Amino acid sequence: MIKRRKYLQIQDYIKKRIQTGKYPVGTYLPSENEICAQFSTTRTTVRKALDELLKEGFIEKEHGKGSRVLERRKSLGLLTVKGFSEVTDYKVKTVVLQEPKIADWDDLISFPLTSAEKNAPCVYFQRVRYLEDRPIVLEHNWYSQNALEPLRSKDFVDGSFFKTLSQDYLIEIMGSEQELRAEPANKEVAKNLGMKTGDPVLHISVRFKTSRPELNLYSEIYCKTTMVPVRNSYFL
Amino acid sequence: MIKRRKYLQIQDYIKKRIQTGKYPVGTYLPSENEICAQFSTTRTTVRKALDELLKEGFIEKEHGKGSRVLERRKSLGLLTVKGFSEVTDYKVKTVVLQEPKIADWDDLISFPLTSAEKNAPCVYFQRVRYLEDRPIVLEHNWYSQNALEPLRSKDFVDGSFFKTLSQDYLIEIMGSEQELRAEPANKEVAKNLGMKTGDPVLHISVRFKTSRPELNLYSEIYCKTTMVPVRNSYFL
DNA sequence: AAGTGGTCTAGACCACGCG
DNA sequence: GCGTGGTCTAGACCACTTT
Repeated sequence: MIKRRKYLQIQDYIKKRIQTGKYPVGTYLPSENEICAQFSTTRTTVRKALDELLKEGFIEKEHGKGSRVLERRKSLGLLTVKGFSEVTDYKVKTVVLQEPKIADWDDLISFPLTSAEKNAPCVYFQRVRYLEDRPIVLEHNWYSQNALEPLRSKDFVDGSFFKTLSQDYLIEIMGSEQELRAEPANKEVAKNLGMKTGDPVLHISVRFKTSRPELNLYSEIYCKTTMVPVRNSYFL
Repeated sequence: MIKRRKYLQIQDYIKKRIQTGKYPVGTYLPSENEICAQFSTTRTTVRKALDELLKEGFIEKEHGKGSRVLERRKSLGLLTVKGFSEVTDYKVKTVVLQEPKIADWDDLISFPLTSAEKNAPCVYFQRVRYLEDRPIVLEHNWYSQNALEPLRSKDFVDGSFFKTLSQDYLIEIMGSEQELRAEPANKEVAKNLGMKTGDPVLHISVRFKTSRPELNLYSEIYCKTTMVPVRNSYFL
């Protein structure tokens, strides 16, 4: 049996207060000694809790002044792999232009396919994602039909393909390779994203590897970055 | 004046022994109590040193067993331009347009600065990187002069700023946040990269966090992606 | 049982920021 | 001068792994 660690109690308590605005952004937390008194503990334990919050990006520490609550990052989370938790206040909508259906592999895919993939039909679907009712992202997605049946988009858990894989099929995203380009928008992209042909668009090619070796997901993504940038973070 | 912190001495000592193979990969470090004895200190201090090495990916800890030296540092998923980081025959060249010098913080930087950074002067340097004698990348780089002296670019290990930090200063990159945009090239970018004004260019804003909490590196990078894409991979 | 790392106590002194 | 966070000491007990 693992006894509840005191530093985790403190850490969770403070995190909750930050998330609910009881410690507002930009203000200072109570001093370490005050927290010690509140939880009847010593500074070692309090500092352990604060160090974790520091690592997680909730606070910054200022020597001689205190621990200040930081603003949480908003994110599109496009380039992120499992493990990244995005915090966004934006209104998001997804429109499926093409339901998952069996199709041929497309030359549009930037990554070389394995021989097993080439010799099997693929499942293709296409979506446009909106932020505040404006189209931002056009996605083309492919995966090998050998590895997974065509899913129906209305069965997507929370509208997310990855969540569906994880919860309904126990398949996890294990990693990704990406290629990024700034390109002039072609006619199709411009139409779907409400841009002019030739406007700069961010083109992201991705191969996602999953916990099933035979299942890769290929995406060709076009992103309008004039309103919001695409964000991406990695931390040890 | 800052006295040399004992946990940093221990941390650097062990890191050097790992880097030089004196603590071989896969073996266990001396136990915490042994290190305590060796440095005449207490476990709190030793554990602080080991926790840093853990965060930096040099070791893993196994409860009840010991601290084991890891094979290689975990992947960071940093964005790299195809060709610059690969072992290929591409001819790479870096031209320093502006040697590291003390300057003011620039509004160009996309990320909010910490209060400590705002109140200190910064070091700025600018480079253009070439592939096969064609300019591909224009880089603006900043870091707080409080955290690190201005380095001379001719002292860079293999022409790499990060390698220099690791080998000469034992500072490791701990993570990054990035913002990506496809933009029309402005006059300055177009001139430096041999493009036309208005051509799409990939604009990458990065904040690198290092193992020294007071040292962040800020880069604003403009990348011509018509010849080669920018690549990025991440694996668990 | 012995050794390891994980958590915690109860102090101490130092460096920094501010009035 | 005082309160803040940063470092450090000298212990203690616990949970986990191995012998």
